Amino acid sequence: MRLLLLEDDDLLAESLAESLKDNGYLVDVADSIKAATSLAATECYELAVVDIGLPDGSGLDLVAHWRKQKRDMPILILTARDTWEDKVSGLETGADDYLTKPFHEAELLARLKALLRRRSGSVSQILTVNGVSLDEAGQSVCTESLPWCSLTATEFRLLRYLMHHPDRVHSKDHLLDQLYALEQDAAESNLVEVYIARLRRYLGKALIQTRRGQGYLFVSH
Amino acid sequence: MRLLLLEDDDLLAESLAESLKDNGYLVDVADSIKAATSLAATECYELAVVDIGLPDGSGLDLVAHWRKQKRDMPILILTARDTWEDKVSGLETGADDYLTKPFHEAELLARLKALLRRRSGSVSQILTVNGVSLDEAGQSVCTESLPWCSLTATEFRLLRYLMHHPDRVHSKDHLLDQLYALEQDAAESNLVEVYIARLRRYLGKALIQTRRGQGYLFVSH
DNA sequence: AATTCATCATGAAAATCCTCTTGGAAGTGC
DNA sequence: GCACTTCCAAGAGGATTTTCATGATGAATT
Repeated sequence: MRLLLLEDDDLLAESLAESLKDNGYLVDVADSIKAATSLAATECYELAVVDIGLPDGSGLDLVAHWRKQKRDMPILILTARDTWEDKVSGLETGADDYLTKPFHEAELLARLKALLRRRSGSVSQILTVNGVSLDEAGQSVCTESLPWCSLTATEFRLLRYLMHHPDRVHSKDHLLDQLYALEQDAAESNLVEVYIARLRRYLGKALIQTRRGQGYLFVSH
Repeated sequence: MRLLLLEDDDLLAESLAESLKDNGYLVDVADSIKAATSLAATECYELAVVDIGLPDGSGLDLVAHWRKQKRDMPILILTARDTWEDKVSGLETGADDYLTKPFHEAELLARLKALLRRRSGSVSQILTVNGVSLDEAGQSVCTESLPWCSLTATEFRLLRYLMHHPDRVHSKDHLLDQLYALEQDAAESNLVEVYIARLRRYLGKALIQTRRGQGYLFVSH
């Protein structure tokens, strides 16, 4: 689960990032609006935690900006100010939740979890690429030849990542990182090969190509 | 059926919450706009009862705010003021119904029921999915092989939620949230497993699938 | 073209972890 | 107090994940 943390207080950022990682998130930290914008331009985050008071502007502006761009990931705002007006303006800008400093990490974690949960309650999203339809809510796939097939958790994570980033070669290391956010080594393992093989068993061999020495890619046409 | 009650008069809140719970609602109580905002940010309510006069603002602002966020649960407004202007402004803000204090609990209950019925669009109180019919009024189910079977309250809540959101994987955490109001923290418990097992005993094993590590889903076909 | 070597594919066994089941304790309402 | 519901805990069972061994494939070099 990719998460963008925008927080300019180094100490706080460090500590938060640490505990978020411990809880299975893949965390990228930005310390300015500029940095956050540039990160968000290239990566696709499923969740954002944004501090309001930043050196180069207000986090609220960034939120508004993202929403204008139709980025719809859940956003949680952090702020020292605890006034009702701030809350309203934060939520009206498009943030989904609000937490005032100081707070307990446990509460942040609980709220992030809740946000993701709520998200999953919305209209079921079905991603279709090259004849393969991935049902996020039902954790299943179907193709023309395969009317319905449920996947295990790991199979689903891998396929989901590949289909969200089609036509790009992903190295085995990179895919391992996607599958196991918090684990460390995992270098000497052929897990990616094993799971690619399983996916191909469901989907056929054409959709996921091997680039020898480079990695794998999901072809979109 | 999750319901958020926003009422700052402790006594009234207590008593209302009690009778709402007796009528099958899962009630969370908030005593300020701030508290309500914070609850609503993390939980998904299917119904809200909002008092207008609150310590930190008007309930109407909160209603307007929710509607701006595209939250579409039915909202019933409570108020001591019985002027025509208030009614108009309440309904225009996005509330669905209006009740002036003092009122009889029975009337509140009746109006809530009406709101839910209107929402669901269906006059019938029987939900049928994949051969299973759930009788909301009688708290019972029937299938082809099982002409009639009454469920306990918890069994019913769980099955109702699953049948209202079929073909989606619901994590155990999420289901626990649906079964119990916020106060208790039954995180480490196997209650969901236990109740799923009971439902399967009634309905057979095919209807409720397990996604190991992910959750459960009710299949609609 | 043949050889070599690194990389990849695959089936099956092993290990791990989640889920199911069960019986009884604790709580509730009549 | 009795019947019923809800909750809890522990062991059995089973699905998923991981590892391992072996064979296949492809690129590079001779």
